[in-house]
Amino acid sequence: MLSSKEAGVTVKKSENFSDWYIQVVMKAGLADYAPVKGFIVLRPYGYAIWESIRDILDKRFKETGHQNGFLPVLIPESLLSREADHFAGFTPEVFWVTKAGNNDIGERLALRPTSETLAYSIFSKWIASYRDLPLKINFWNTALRAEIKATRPFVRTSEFLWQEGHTVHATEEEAEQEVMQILGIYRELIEDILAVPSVRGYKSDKEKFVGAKYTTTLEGMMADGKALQMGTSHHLAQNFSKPFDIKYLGKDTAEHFAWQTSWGVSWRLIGALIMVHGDDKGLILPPKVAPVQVVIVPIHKDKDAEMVKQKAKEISDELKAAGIRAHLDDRDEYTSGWKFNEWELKGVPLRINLGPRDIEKGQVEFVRRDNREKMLSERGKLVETANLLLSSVQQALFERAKALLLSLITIPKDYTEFKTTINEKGGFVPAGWCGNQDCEEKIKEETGADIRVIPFEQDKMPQTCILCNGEAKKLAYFGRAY
RNA sequence: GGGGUCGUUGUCUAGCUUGGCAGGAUGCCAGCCUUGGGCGCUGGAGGUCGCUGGUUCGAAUCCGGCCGACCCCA
Repeated sequence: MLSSKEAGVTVKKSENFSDWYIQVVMKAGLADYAPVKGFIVLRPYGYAIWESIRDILDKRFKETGHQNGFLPVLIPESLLSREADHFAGFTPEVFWVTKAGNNDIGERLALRPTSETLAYSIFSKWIASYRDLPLKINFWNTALRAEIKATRPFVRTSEFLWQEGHTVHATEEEAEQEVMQILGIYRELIEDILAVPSVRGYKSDKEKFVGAKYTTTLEGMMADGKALQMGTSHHLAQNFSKPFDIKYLGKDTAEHFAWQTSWGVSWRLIGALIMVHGDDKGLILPPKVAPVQVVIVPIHKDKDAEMVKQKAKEISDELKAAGIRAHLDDRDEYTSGWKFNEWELKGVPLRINLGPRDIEKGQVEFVRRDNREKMLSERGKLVETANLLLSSVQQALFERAKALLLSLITIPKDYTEFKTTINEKGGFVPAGWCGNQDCEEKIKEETGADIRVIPFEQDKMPQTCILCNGEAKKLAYFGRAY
């Protein structure tokens, strides 16, 4: 009895967040550890969530004129180091290939930490005229960045699934529009699909993508008060087009260096889903990304078994025909009680408990995962009710996450309060900042918090810098982060 | 960057102090039993004790190195 409960999550989210997170990842069947530090194996259920995310984004990218391509995983050192800042930024976490079999390779080959340098060395060959622009390509692949110390499934791993988009434009205006268009697509994904609210804005120069002119970001807030960067979109200006010689001949018959962007989201988003929405029973998936949206659990005694299963199958078929991702759990080896727990652990947003008395009364019992409330529907209104409840769960999850985010934004009176907030409560702490990197670094040293985002909305800017009391140039959201 | 805890069958663990047949629970498999919140009974299979080197007649146990996981502190 006791240890069958160990199939479920044995710690409370509010009491041991870290352990809770690992248990959800493992027990819900999302991922497992790989033999090498910092690497994980994605299991089918976890990969199905990634596929949901990927399919939604891929569609949007294509609708907005992007095409998919594929790049190799090895990048010669000479290419990776061509843009000096970029190389310096990534070099501590680059894995190097130095041998083929037993023979040394002449030039070290990096396992891609990101593909700017490789992609742009090729782009320069493809672009000759303004007629070749814009070039808008996306890559679905993995990136490798060695995580020496803290690792955490999905959130901090040495290899991660992601997409990286790379675009080339004739003008800076066009490139900047691209940066914002992509940020908009990410916002739709993260808020409307994943139901995770975010604060959008710029990274500080210290935190921006190395090599970018500026980085825009969507920052989320996890239930333990730590921030999570959920997506970034960079304006590269001509910082790469110059070293990589991406030039085009304009209508004016003169040569110009092109303007570029790059952007990406990774499987970190799965980590965000878990940390934001999950509860003591396990995962809770927003209906729009859930691989299974409605699970049907038949409940029967021996004599009713075939009849109940038949009715359950009809319900499942009817939901599927209506475009709902339904799953009929007709396994005989588990009791219905077992199944209730398992599907709750896996975060399926809606469950139908179907037993003889429901069939007799011509009703369907729905159970919402988010608040575990039960609701009876007429059998004839099956699809209608399912759709209604799915959208209600989607909405409720976003509202709950938004309330969480707002509850974790604390405006400090002074630096003392800033420090106690960071230490005791966490969350975002909005504060005035003089724009000086020394202040930013000192705050990081003293509190562990850095500038997560300088929001686009700057209307409530304080007068003075929270640390040095000099004139504030920016309103910045500070926080500790994953 | 600094410190700490831990690794025994798929999972959780006892055994380690004081070296001497690796034990339990759960899961798994077979059969029976049935399912409205982690059913029950009977039988069975499952182990290079993280890896590696050393000490010893003998190592899960003692010592060294390595690998991996988790936690805390700047």
